[in-house]
Amino acid sequence: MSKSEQIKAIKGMKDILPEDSALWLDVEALCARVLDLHGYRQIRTPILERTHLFSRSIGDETDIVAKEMYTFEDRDGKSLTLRPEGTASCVRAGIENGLFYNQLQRLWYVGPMFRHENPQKGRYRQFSQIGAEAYGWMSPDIEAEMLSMVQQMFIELGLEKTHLQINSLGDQAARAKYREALVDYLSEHREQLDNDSLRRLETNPLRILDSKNESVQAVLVNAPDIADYLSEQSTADFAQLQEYLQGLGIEYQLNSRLVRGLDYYNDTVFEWVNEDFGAQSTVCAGGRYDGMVAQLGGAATPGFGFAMGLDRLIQILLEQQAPITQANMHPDVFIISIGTAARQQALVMQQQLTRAGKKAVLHCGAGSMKNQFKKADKSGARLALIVGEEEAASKTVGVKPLIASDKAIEQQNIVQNDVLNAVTNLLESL
RNA sequence: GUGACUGUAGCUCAGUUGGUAGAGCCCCGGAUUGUGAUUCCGGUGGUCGUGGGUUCGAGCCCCAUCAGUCACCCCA
Repeated sequence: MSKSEQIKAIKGMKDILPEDSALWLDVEALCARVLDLHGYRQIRTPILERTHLFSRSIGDETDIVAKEMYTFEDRDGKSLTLRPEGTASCVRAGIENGLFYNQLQRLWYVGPMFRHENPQKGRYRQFSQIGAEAYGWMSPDIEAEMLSMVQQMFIELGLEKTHLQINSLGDQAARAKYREALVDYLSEHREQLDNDSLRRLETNPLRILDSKNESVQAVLVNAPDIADYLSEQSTADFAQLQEYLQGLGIEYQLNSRLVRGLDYYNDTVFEWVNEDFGAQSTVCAGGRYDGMVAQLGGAATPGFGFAMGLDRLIQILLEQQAPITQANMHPDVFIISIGTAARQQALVMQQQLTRAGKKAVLHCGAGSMKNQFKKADKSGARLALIVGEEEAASKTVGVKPLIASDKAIEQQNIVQNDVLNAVTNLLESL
């Protein structure tokens, strides 16, 4: 087959190969454990949803909905969309299954999300998020709890240099008033705005606040501050959150320019940002969305949640050589055998060892003794088990340490019935 | 959607003013007929991203296209 016919992965979608997948499993397991420790339970929702779910919750005007969704018609003419984020599905599933009816819910999810963007570092068209959502709490205690939980993940992942930024957007009325004030102010300084900001002045003025353009940033220095527009309740809740965070010893930065790109947020929003990670440095973000459940047809229920970008997270872990990336993937033993009689005995020993929880790799197929030893070495196994024709005849097995530091111990021959004990003892003593 | 840079062996890369493709690693075999990481010797493996064009002749020059990387935008 010529290269032009070769089928390749879709742009922006990548394979996670064995050398990295072990780390993915470890990271997911670590996060799942921390979530479980805080009483969060997993929810699994379909990857496909009705398009309407996202346009209503995320907002028609957002870039995600307006130009980044994978949307297509099903065979029966319904418009379906590959989910671009996880929150809308959680809310839909919660309403549909009565999870919010007089109930408090702590939920989490993990899985692939899809956005048709141009790929770059830390940004792919299919990417993975792990996230949590809490339903039914108006109070800032749930917010502090969740931020503490996220911090625990970062600590256990060994991810230094990841810092929390928080802001409050206020309720709808406050945001509308602030939006008006901001538009008024920026309209007087149009000549200093770049084209992107001028466009957003019409569509989504709050997003101008996090523009990277220097001239725009200069104008923003004297722009109205959202903190001055918050209601008494919002101000008090935000102050309470900060008090909780201080009591928890969680460092944070107030950032009044912090806005989120999805329309559904109100009051508390936050981002965890990694210092040394290029342009896409936000590794975890979220906030409060008290209107969404009602918006999607449920009884009014407050919500608070976060999403963490696993592709980014894992890339950062690898770049910063966090301890979790050094996890030992090597087998305990590698089993070498020559001839079918020996191979049969090797299969039986592998069965015994693996059923006792030892990681045992068996050489399959043809291969000389030399060839099999090379593979044993390359596998990184602690021990080699050798069953040649002589051992097969006498029902014995050679046990040989492979790692340089274990070389003091010579190869020994034992009866095959003792293999589990011998391997267990050797692995402990080496 | 926009811009810059880059596409040569499974991987990392050389390739001279345009003259028919190389190294290291990996893999396989041998030196050592049942004992690995070193050493030595040998071997497999390429439509030079793809499609056009210029030329007697293109990995190299031109155009287009696809992909990768990074940045804008967007966002986790």
